[in-house]
Amino acid sequence: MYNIEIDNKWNQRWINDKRFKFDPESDKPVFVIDTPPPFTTGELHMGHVYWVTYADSLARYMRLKGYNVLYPQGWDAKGFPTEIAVEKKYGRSLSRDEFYKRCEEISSQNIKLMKDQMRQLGATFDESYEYNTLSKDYIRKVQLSLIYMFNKGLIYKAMHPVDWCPHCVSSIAKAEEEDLEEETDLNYISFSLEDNKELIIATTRPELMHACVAIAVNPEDSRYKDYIGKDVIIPLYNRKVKIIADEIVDKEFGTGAEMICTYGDKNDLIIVKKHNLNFIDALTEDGRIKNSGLYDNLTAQDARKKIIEELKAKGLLKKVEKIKHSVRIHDRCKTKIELLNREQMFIKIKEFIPKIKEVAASIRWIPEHLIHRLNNWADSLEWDWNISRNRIFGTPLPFWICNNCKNIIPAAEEQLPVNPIVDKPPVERCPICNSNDIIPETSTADVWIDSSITPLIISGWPDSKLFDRLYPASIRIQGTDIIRTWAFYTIFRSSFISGDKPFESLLIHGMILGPDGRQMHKSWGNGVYPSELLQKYPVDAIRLWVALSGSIGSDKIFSYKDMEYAKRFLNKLENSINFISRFIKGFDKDENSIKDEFNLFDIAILSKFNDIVEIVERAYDSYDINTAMTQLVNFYWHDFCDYYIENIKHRVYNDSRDKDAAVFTLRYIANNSLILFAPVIPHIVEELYTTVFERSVFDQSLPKFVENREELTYAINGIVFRSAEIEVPIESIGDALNSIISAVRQAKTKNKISLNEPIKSVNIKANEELIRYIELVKDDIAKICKSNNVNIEKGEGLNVSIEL
RNA sequence: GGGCCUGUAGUCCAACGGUUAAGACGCUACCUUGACAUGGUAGAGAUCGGAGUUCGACUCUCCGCAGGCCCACCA
Repeated sequence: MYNIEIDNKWNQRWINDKRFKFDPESDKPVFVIDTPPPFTTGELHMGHVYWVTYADSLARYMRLKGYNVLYPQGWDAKGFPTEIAVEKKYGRSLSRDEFYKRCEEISSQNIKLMKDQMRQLGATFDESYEYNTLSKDYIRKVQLSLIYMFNKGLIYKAMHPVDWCPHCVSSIAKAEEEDLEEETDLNYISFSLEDNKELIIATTRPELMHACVAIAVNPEDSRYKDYIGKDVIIPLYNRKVKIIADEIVDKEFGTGAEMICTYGDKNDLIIVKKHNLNFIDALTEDGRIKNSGLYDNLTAQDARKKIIEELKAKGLLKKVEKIKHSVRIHDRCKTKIELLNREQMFIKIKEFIPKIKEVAASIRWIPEHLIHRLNNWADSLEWDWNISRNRIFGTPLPFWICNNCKNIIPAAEEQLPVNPIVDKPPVERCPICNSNDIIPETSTADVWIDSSITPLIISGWPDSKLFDRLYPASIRIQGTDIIRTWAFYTIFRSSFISGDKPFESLLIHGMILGPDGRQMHKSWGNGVYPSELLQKYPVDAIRLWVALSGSIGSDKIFSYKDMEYAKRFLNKLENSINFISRFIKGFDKDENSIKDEFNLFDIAILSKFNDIVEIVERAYDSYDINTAMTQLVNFYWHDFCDYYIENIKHRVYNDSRDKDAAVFTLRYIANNSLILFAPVIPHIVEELYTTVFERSVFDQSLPKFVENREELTYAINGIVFRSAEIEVPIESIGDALNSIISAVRQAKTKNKISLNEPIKSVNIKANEELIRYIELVKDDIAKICKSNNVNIEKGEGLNVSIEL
């Protein structure tokens, strides 16, 4: 009985099995798989299960097909999850070195946990090609890639408004943001005009009033037409600002007059730039008020409370309205994002958008339509890629800055990996201005800088001789959620550096949703975890569930019902193979010696199987394990088990004249079905295969199908079985035979008797075309239906009745 | 507001423009037949609506309706 020991047994053996390793010496065609390096959180989630199943199944299939498969696995050990874990455990007061060490510790522990879970899923990645974004070698390559881009003029440092996370005290990229709907107060505040009139302004951010540099109204707004160009006085601060006109202002919102601060939001930014207004730095890096003179050092939250109290006391708060709006939050720590004007490192990406789209178009997207998401995202970018992060546990940007002329000085290649904070610059004086005031660039790189070169890394860039053979990767597998990040940045960086697309195909899977149809979320309690599933289900049930979970690219609601179905199929497979093995043990006749014994039942099922082999292999070849498994499972369960096996039982139990042909057919279909099942459900298949055939299924080659259907023939491994008497397609004969048997079963069911119950007679009326074939298997029909009396006569179409 | 995707039985999920629209879960009835009751047999049950292209539309086009995702906006 298939159980967890069997899973473990094979998983153990496979870890060191040479067959599953990439062979750099081999001249077989190569197949390279670029899988996501997961953040080292320590636990797999369902998304990992999804792509691990795809990656491993395709790796196993391509090996069976004769490819030399490179299936590495990487780990994104850096990045926020690790830092947050360390912060949680040790607080925020560790020294830089200490902090880095703790991060390393946690991530390496977590890698082990995750790797074990992946191995439990049967993943046959090759550990000698493992990579880790934390390793010296990886950092060296990332830094090399940055220096390459710098030398090509893509990297610059500039003062620029950047999205900023006050919790992480770091700038972040637009791609790291999420929306959050929240309720907030819209405060109506009285500003005074020169002639003692008042102007009411609605704002959700009163704490930024000190950074107010103008009041904007819509030029079409009749209420304020006369005010444009006039001064208005900011309450509490008693500072004058101008009223300006801009069509970006929505007349309907609040009072139609908008306070322009530097920078409360992007509208402010646009207006400030357009109208060339002053800049007032309103917030510190950790989100506290600065330059206000009244509320400095308070958090924005506290300052807001105080300022509202103050305004209320002075009677300047006219109204408070609850509104719902959405704010941008940092996807990792969920902190609200501020817009700050800071000096940051950037990579030029805007000007490469057309090129990125061109490279993307040269890649085969599966499913195709998801390329729109990338294009859509690319078109929406407003700024270059801000790559600096003020974090510790990241790849150091390999640059120094001349404090005199602001020239960027890259590290020398020999000194990589480098940390400018502790290492010396490659030159003592600035090559431009000759100053010796050279300071390190202290920020680290955005994590997507690390992971956007994985296709280069796995193919051995820049040192390996194999690079040209291994790059581009054959396939990249990833989820829809990281199209705008991983896919986008990889296409940009890897193609810029290599001059070629990073991968031939890009396979994108959807998200696995909770049983309630919503995204799985810890706080919603609708999460399903692989560790739980692995206790309840055989690994292969989980893998088969993934394969049967609909076409790639669309989201899938997790369902225990579907999981149960997958599990039951494994049971069916095991039982049927056990049954078959009773007859094929020791059976060694080849197709030649029995070719005249095949009857219509055999030829019909072999013909159908030929179709299935073709469908399944074509599906696998286009990386569609969903179609492959859907077709194969249905064929195996219903056509093969429910009909064929039942139909030939009488032949194999009794030593009939044509028993050998039936046994041969059982063996042929069982053997080749197992081979086709092996990539997706390897554990149970290998267990059954080694038991029955006494060799590994992974040493077999794929079954071949007959492509030429012009003649009415059936062929097995090149030997043609020709039945001169068959003049209509064998499929329609097979269907007719099954209809007869189905009709008899139906009649027995209606009469509430067992299918095993003998009956007096079966009466078949069939048209001329069919009747001669039915005659050929009259004895079979009699035995299958348990009747000594099968009467066949001419009639219209096909009509079956029985007598009890 | 822009873009993309999806609408098939109570539910999930298939179907090169061409038989009687496949399979699963659930439901009903029957069958403890010498692989399997985690099984078998049978039954009821579906193409979102409207136009159009076509000899023929689940499939292609347009419109509408309903969901989902991405993006923009949100003072």
